[in-house]
Amino acid sequence: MNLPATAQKFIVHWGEMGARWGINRSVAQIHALLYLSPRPLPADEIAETLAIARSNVSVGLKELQTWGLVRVTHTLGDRRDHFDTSSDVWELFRVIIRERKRRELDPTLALLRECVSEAKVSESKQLPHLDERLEAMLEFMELTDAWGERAAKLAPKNLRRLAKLGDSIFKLAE
Amino acid sequence: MNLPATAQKFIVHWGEMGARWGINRSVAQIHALLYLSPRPLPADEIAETLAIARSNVSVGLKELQTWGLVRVTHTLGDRRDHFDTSSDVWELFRVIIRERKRRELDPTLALLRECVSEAKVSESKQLPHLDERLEAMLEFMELTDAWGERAAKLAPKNLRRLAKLGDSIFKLAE
DNA sequence: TCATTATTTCTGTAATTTCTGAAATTTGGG
DNA sequence: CCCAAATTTCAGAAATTACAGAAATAATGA
Repeated sequence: MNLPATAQKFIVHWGEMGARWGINRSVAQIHALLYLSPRPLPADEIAETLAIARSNVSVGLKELQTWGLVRVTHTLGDRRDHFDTSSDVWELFRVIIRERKRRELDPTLALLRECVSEAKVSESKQLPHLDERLEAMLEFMELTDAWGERAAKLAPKNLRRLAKLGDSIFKLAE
Repeated sequence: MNLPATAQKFIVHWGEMGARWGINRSVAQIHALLYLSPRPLPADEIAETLAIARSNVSVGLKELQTWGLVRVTHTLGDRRDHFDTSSDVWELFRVIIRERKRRELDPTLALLRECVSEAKVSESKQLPHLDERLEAMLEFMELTDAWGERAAKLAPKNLRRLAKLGDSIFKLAE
């Protein structure tokens, strides 16, 4: 595909942002392209459009599928797999939250719970407040986890509605 | 310093998590150590405790200072710089939000605004919905930005209170 | 079944990032 | 102002990650 300059700019930036958040640049670019595309794209078209090796696209698409961000579709008269992603940013947000929670937050919670129970019994001279600090961190992660859980359950439309309530929500805290 | 096993576990995990979020492993470990420490630590003690080169600690601490996460302090009779970080997780959260907003969200918003105004005028045959998609993304980022802004302004105590309101807030959206 | 096309896996290379130890610079006390 | 301690800078080594192209595998339909 021949990309308009605007789309190129967006895709390149998306790749850079992905890299800053621990997502491989090409993977982020593939996702950005699919997000802009009005139709599912076959892997070779992605490779050609982004000027990366076909094999890389294959790996990137697998990765995006493990995140639940990309689906395979087929069309009559074409043997090739076609790939697409949701065009709803709130849905994408939901999926990413769910997955990062599963991959990172849950293991961190498990570890923190272990650490907290260990720290309670064994006092350390070097780190006298170890248990307090770990407990504070655990509380933070548990609250984050609960928010993630709830956000992941909400329908995209409601998530958007909630986001728009911003001001009134923050007033609750003052 | 001689680290208790529990503290080691936490620091190692923190390093791995940092790496997944685009933070250098040693940098994240330094921060984790300072978080657990009851007192500011001099750089050489950090290097020794984490078994990394002194020069590396220097660079890592500089990086943490640019994030606003670490301060330098001094004590009488010791020429060395001592470093510490907030022991309040909500304060840390606030600082990180503020900084990621500044570094990543703000530039992304600027770019998206550019893209949206370009896309409005120049129609693309390949990507007929380009403008819609970019506008949806812009709206998402603007809302995220507004939440970040508000969260960064809130006092740590209020941030915690708000986090604990979780359930009742999400009910608003249904 | 066979030929063709599509996809994935694998291997080596390139690029990037991280890290160390030495050298240079800065700081503060005497 | 000089010395010693502390810190930073820097260049290269080590490790990791990303990537391309070839080879292998799988799928399709004639």
